[in-house]
Amino acid sequence: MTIRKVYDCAPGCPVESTLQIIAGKWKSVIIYHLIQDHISHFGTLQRQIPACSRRMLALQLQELIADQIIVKTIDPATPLKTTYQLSAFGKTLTPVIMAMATWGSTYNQHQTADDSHQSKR
Amino acid sequence: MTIRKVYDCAPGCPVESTLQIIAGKWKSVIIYHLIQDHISHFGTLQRQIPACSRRMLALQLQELIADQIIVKTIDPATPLKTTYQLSAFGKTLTPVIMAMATWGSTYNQHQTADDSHQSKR
DNA sequence: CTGAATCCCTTAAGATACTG
DNA sequence: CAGTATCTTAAGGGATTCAG
Repeated sequence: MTIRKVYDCAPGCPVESTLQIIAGKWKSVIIYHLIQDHISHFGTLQRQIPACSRRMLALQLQELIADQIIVKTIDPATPLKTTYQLSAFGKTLTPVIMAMATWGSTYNQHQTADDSHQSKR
Repeated sequence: MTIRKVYDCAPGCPVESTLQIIAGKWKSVIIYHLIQDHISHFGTLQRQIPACSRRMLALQLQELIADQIIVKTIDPATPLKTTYQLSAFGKTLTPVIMAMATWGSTYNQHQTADDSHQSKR
């Protein structure tokens, strides 16, 4: 278990504080899916975020759990089944993630609308 | 100039689209400061984000300019003076960044309030 | 199915030195 | 002041294998 690296930033900067929590490569995406599904499983998340490897998904979940954003419940049935859901604290991130989601979807429309001069990507 | 790496994600996910733009290690912080100051300079940003090296700052600015978020203006005086400001498109990110900022500041208060059981960090 | 551990290559990013 | 170039080290992250 590696010690968490830190944005050793200007002490007060609130944006950096938020980044501290959600800056992981897939964290905000994971949170986004948990906001929508309320409860989910490892395999479900993997299917929803195919570009994130199993290893990465596990690591990101670990950190989110350590930060109290996500709660993990183990159902020791066979085959093993676990559930993930946002904690009450994690749910306070909803406005942040949803702001990202709304911006992203209008951005997507904008991109497909006038990709005439947006050759890249 | 390296080609930009891409979140080759599920095609539609809006959060991943947003990350595509603001996921750089310091990008959202830079945008945040530009939202507040409206116009700024290289050295000013460096002083505001001391944990970000000069090289990193330059790289992040490059990408933000390439993504049309930021506009750079060069004033060829001596000594050289450049200005950075958000583009109209960049300003559309304001809700996202400000959501992060507000979450971060309440998080900061929460942290300092009950750091009794939050020994780490 | 849900992970943790190892191996190993790729990328990120600090330090330093140099240009306009 | 505002960057760029190079070099080196540390961290990120995929593939595979093992465990509960």
